[in-house]
Amino acid sequence: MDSAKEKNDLCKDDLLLRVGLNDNKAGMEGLDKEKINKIILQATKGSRFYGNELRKEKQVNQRIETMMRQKAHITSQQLRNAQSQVNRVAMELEQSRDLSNTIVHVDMDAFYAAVEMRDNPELKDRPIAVGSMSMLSTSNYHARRFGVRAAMPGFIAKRLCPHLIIVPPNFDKYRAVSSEVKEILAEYDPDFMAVSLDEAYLNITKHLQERQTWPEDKRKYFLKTENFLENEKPGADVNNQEQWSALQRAVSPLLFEDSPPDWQPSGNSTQVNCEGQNNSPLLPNTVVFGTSAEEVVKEIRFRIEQKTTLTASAGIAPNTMLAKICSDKKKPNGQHQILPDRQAVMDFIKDLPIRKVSGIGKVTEKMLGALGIVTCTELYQQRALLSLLFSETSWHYFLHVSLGLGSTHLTRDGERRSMSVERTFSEINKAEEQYRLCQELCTELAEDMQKEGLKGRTVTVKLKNVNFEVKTRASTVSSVVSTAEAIFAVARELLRTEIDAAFPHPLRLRLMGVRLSGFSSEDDKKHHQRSIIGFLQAGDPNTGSVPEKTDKDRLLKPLETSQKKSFFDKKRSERKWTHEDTFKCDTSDKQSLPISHPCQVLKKRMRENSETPEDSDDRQIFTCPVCFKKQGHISLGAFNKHIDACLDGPSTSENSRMFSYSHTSCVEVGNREQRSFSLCENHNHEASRENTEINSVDCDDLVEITSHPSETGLHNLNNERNTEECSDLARKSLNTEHHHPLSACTISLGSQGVGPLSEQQPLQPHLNEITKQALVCPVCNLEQTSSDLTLFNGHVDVCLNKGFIQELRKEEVSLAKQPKDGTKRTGQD
DNA sequence: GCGGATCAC
DNA sequence: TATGGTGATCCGC
Repeated sequence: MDSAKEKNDLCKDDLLLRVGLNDNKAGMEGLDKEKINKIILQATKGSRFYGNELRKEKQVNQRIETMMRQKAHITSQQLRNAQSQVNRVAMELEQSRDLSNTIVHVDMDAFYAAVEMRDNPELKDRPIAVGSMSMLSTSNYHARRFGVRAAMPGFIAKRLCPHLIIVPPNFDKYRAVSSEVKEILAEYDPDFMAVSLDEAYLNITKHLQERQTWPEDKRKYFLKTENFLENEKPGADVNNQEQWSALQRAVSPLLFEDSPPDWQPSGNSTQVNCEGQNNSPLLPNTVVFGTSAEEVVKEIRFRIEQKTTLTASAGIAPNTMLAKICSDKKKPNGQHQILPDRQAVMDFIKDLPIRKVSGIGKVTEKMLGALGIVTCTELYQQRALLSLLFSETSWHYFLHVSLGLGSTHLTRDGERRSMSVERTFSEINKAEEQYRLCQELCTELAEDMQKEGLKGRTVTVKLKNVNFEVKTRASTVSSVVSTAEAIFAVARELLRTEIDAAFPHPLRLRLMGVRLSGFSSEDDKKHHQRSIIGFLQAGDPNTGSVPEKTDKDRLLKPLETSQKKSFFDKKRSERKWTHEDTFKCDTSDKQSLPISHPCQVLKKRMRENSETPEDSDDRQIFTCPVCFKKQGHISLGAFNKHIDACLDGPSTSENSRMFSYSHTSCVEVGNREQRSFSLCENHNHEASRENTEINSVDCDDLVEITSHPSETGLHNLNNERNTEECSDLARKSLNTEHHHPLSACTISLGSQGVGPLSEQQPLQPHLNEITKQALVCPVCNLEQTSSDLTLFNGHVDVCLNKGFIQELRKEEVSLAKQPKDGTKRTGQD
């Protein structure tokens, strides 16, 4: 499917363009924007849904008012202080900019609709949508001319486009096609990250390297024409541009009559050669792709189309955020690249509407809009203001966006954190039926949970009344549950409370849902970790967890902790890390670290422990997170000692040397920092006028930045702000101190110490491969009679809580040691 | 930990 | 007639 954002925005350029094109062409089909909005409004006005939309809108407006009031209180001094603080962060971000990865975002065009059209030629030239009268998942481009989009109810779509054909979804089929596509993607990046059935990110950096040495043969593909050309018949020879174009049209006939694919191996290209003008004359019907990123992506899209008869769009960029936006740019059936060059990135970002960025939705757009921010340039210009009006997480995120920064690595799907079932229905207001429904949902949920071998402690009931108002009620129980009965026992009481509270009125429901979270599966590890560490530290075991990543979060990582002036961070900034790194070692945050990171290594081992027997040696090559030197084949304990020593010792000059080795250009930047560092300073000397313009303010701003961290701004602020804001700010600032990256890492390291243990003695129920083995509790060392892993796991849990830790090997204990800078963690983390 | 909100697909 | 389901995160309590 195309960008979900299109769902909500009827007025996308894309649509306008299409309507325009259409009008120029024939002037008979499609609707203009005004007409579309009118019809939609008419269809929705007066409905309960609409009423709720109005209510929500009011709420957002209130939020905006509050924000504007806050803004009115900000003094210019505060703003200046904020400016220098933010600039400092921006500077660090700029230093850590990493352009060395090539990230690709692949997005199948109108996926579900395209599959349906492919499999049913009758639909080919008609406007169709996949979904139901209540809700559409996607529509083809034909239908989009009429304003028919994903997330629109079918009955409204029908009003927009009376001839619309609504096809019920066939997810099994989409899954099958999706896995065909994924097979191709995996060849370019075995660790590619699927976002959904029709969307994926690839990091093709490595592939590109290897590809440089590939002979042409390895980049050559045969055109499969028979599938597509039964009607057209251009013959076997596609050796000239004209025929190639014809072929292309034939190959991509389904979707986009009005927008020819930009993908055409052009005769001029030295990379792609379909005319046989290269040294080695090509056979007819073959095509050779070049070695550049662009060529790789053309090849990917070519192969997808050959294999599935479906087209994909793609974006190529140095990070995921940009790649995603790129893939939208030439949609459908096109691709766009942002070259790995700072100036290229900034040029791309310059006029980009913030709404295009993944993570900035309708509400954020509106709030920022109220501040006069529509484009990324404006987002950057208002960075100081934003830092005063938004949370640290948010303004950091905004800053990333406005600098064109994003994740340069792909994170594996983390462990699942919740599972839920919900259903919409026509009004149910009888308590009895509501309980029965609740029970059914619990049963379904239990089945799903058991399929994945999960158990959870928190049960959440979700209720939506006929006015579309949503309520959630949660309860956390002391021990994990997974059976229908156990879940229902909790959910029933939550529901009962709501029914009772409404009495004597009935609950008039249109939706009910049940969710289970607080898992014991992957979370088990955490739980165990925390248990162990809790004992060792006699601290709050809950502080071991680290906030999870969102889209926003993922972009934030490099700097997220940089404001926290801990010992570790000083080390860190000395080193000037240049890639996405973080000490979030949350077990569910795999791959958020460079592979050489100890946490990652250990996690990897834990994941693979049942598949790689040769890996069972406790010894491993680790890279110290402080000095960043590789520690060859040592035990975890020894490794930890090394880290301790490193943390205690003075910073070594090696740190900077390593840095300069990996990123010379950043050293330059670092030197500049000594006097003043300007973001507008171009790496190539020919600054474009636009760029100078954008950043002209900043040049001045940044001059005042010194190497001294400026919390002074914060203090000043606190003096001047009203009490509410004061305490808020103070708390934020305190929290940053508490959230000590090293402590987080230490915890996870400690927890990972369980890793090797579990190689022999599984802690995790999902390690099914070893179900048949006798289970020996790693805590009490006693063999357990039951082979049920869940029961076994429960036993381990109990054991841990009994405090049977003396059996833990020294290594694990030492790994779980407290950080040495005396940072304390609080329950507030 | 809870509940509401936001976001993505 | 009629406006989804699932999962995740953030923020303020």
